[in-house]
Amino acid sequence: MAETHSFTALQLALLRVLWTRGEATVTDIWEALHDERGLAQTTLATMLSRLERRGVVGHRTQARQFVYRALVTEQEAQHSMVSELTERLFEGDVPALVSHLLTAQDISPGDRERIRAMLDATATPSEGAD
Amino acid sequence: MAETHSFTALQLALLRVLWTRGEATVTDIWEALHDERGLAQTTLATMLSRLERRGVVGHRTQARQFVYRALVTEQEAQHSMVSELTERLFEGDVPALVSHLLTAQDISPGDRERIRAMLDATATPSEGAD
DNA sequence: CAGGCTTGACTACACCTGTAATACTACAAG
DNA sequence: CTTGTAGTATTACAGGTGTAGTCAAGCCTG
Repeated sequence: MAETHSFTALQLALLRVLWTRGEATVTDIWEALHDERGLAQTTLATMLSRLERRGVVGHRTQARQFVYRALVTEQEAQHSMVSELTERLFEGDVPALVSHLLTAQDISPGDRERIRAMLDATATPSEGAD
Repeated sequence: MAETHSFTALQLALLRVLWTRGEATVTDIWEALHDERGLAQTTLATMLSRLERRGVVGHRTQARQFVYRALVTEQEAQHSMVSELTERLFEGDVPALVSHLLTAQDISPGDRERIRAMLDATATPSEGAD
């Protein structure tokens, strides 16, 4: 499996379209992204080809048009990228990352509560969480 | 300042040495990294120069030798990189990232408890946390 | 004083990304 | 059969990264 699938912002933008739609043509992706990034369709086609060469996306041909789909799931991408970040920036210390998130400005009290709720929800069953 | 300080693995490795030691020469860094990466000193020197050009590190000259130091703190780097990841991969949804971390395989029950403890520690005072 | 050692500077190169123009190909229509 | 059109493939280029060899300059030692 995926020895570190790391993607850039643009790549993730393309992938997100694929993850959302399941499949998409270059034109579909272009339409989905052109107001926020204003790229030429050829640019996206190039990106897609390169992503395909890397095994990240695949395509089938439908009426002479390429219909792309992602070959890595969003979860896989998230997992490997988050792991990589944790490894690189926090030396694998997940709680340190969480700590960072908790003390950062960009988290609201509501978020904090949501996190607490999740913690309860995902508590280890063997713990016999109260 | 710092419109997204994003660093690669190697760059972070160098920075970590600087963060840890405060200051370091090329040789210091090379010694710190050569068993895990086995790079030539010139490679590190090049990296350092480029990082300096980007304003990420600075140096003073001591006995004809460059003594580098980081100009961005580890917290700054963590903050911008984590923010970027959150933005790109989770569309800014911090709890989603935490959720991901909690459901990932690479977190131990102990980590989960540490996170809970932190949550309590950073809880809003008005909450009257126990 | 001269040569060697130390150390940064410069140069090089392959590969990736972002960006896009242009070339090519194949079906559809006349 | 020819041509237009759509859509992919090819090519290009600048900038960054990883990697490192070589050059140059200054100090140390004989």
